[in-house]
Amino acid sequence: MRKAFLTANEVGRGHLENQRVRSGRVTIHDVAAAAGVSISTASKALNNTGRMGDDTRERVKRVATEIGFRPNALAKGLLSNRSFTIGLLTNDTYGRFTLPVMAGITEALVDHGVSVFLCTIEDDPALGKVHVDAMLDKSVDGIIASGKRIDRRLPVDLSNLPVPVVYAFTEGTPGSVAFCADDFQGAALAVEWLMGLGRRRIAHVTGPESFFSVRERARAYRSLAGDVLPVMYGTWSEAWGHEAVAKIWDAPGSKPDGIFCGNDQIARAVVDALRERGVRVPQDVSVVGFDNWEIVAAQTRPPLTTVDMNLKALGREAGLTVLALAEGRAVEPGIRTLPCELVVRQSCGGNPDH
Amino acid sequence: MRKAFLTANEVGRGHLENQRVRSGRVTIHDVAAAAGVSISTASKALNNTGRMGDDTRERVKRVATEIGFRPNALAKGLLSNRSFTIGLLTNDTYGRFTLPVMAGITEALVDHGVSVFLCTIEDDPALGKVHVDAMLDKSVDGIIASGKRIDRRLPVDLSNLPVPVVYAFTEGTPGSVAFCADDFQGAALAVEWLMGLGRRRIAHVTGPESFFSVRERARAYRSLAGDVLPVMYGTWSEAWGHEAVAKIWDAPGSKPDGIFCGNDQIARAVVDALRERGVRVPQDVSVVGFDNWEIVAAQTRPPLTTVDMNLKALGREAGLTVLALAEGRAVEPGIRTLPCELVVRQSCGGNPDH
DNA sequence: TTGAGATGAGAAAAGCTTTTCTCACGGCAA
DNA sequence: TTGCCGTGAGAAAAGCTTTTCTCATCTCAA
Repeated sequence: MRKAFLTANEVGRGHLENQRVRSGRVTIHDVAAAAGVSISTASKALNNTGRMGDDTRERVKRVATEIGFRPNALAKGLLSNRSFTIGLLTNDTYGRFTLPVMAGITEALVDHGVSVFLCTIEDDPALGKVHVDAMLDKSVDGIIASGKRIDRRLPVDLSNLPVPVVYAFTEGTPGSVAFCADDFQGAALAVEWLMGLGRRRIAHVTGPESFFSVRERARAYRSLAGDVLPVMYGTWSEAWGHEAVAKIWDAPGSKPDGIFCGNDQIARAVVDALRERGVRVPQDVSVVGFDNWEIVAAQTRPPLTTVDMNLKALGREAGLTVLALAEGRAVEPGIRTLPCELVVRQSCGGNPDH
Repeated sequence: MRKAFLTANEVGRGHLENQRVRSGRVTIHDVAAAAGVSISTASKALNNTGRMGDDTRERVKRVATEIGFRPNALAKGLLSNRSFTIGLLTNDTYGRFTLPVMAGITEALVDHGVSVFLCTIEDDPALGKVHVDAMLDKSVDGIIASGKRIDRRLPVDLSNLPVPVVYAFTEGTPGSVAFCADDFQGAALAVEWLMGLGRRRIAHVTGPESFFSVRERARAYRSLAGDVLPVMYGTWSEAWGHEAVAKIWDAPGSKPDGIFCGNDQIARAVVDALRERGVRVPQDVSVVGFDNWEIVAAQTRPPLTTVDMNLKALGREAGLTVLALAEGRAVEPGIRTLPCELVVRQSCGGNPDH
């Protein structure tokens, strides 16, 4: 007869009956007993500290491996005030920006045995506080704050926390450490690429001017392409991409031969709109996007050449920095910009193998 | 003169000098001292256990609040074998499925003081083991395994862990608890909606037949729409959506008046392809997608009517279940399917306010 | 042979909380 | 007055690991 219910013991607990019964977990007591030494000797052997005979050390290590001992991080953390845990706080519910950042953080820290709490707060200060408090209770070694844009704060006060805080892709408090992508350099990369392909009449269709990133990218655009065409500010939607193309092509006068878009969604719509008008991409017009959002950039026909902000690298840096702070190492405060890079696909023509 | 470097103390540590110096943290010792009682009395007062005068209890509580005492979760966990921490393991790097699941889990568990480790393993068994070990070291109360499809296992063995495991949107081991969306019901919802709008010649353009979800959806489609048109299996790409439309419309014979697509990407491409051919959506053909991937469904012109798998609710259930198991409560094993729902936008016509 | 120094290993405390056990005291009944 | 019981509160242990201090033993030199 099949049992109808199961408990945690049946669902997951392994069969460690031959070891400790009390908590089902192998502790350093068991190692010490099995190796015939004291607890302190066992500890020292495993941590390569203290003084003892090589044979003793080796024996303890071997025994520990054999019975599958893994030190309890809670006990270790209680003693050392290090939990090997950090928190990633974000208000980016889509994960568009946070997920690459998270991947970078994890990649950098997993080797150090650090795990990451992901806390998504949707612009809700109360929820933010709940999450921060929960993390502090758990003695996180540090917090990385992340968001959707670099000129907005998270709706939660992180300024007087008992743990270090690092900001990634969101605005930090004065005197803090913050990481962001170099919008100016990234935009310059895009415009230079277009110009390198011989494009001279380059338009810039982008998002709302209220975004710092938008202004930086526009500044780079203007400094390279000049003031031939006005920057077209709009929203971050495909609808705006279509609208912008209509505006340009429905107006009299000569048309652009290159369009630098503020993000990939706009770029995708621009490409679609051009195709619908019979304008060929990339033969007649080259289009560059921004973000390298795989799901948009790669699915566009033709696939988008676009600027990648290297968010994963950004996450990696942020992770290593918060770790350094947690370990008491000194870190220079301020905003660090990381360079973007161009991902060449087929929406510009030229050599796609670049 | 501005200082060039800062350490953790300056970055984040608050000013608690007036309280404990040793670890910078307010402990129950401080509460006891400030309230003039012993540690045990303080503990009992705060946890509403033990016996004592009401005045004592109130005083301790008030003092605790005043000096900002928060119990150390590490110490608590060491004692109770509960860390108020769970791990979410996934191989879905895009976060397409994991992020909504994660949101549901967090939403359900934050009230219980539980925080969630997010561990993304990219089909790398070694990395998976590293993450699982790291989580076990930290005494997670349970693990939720999640993925990209319900008929594939994560590349890591979770069958003999000392903590409960629950599967969400990925295949579980026999005898485990798993949650997934009801593909049959969801597909039926879509086809019925099309038929309710008077569509009779309904095509089904979907992903690879190797997916269980694809077969289930196709089964529902056939059971309702009959065998009028063959199911068109392909890939999960926009390219396939375009190709499928070309196949259908370039072939002789009468055309469909409704298309049920296996996911939103295919649906988007189908809508685009139809528009390019001058076929009007929704006037001539109604199109339904699957997934309700906001970024695709809402940006399609017209926005997609699509099936939502309720992944957030699924995450919520998974979270509550793993919590129940962690607390030793009995849970019925097996696969639980959660109903999908239809999100009506404009790609079908009919009443968008439904 | 005895004392010093080196070497290996164990005892104990600390880190923070909860829980069980014990104790002191006041009141009440015999 | 004595004994019992209930009440309120504290002492101590447990949970697991690391670190410091102490101790025992052995070797070698005087």
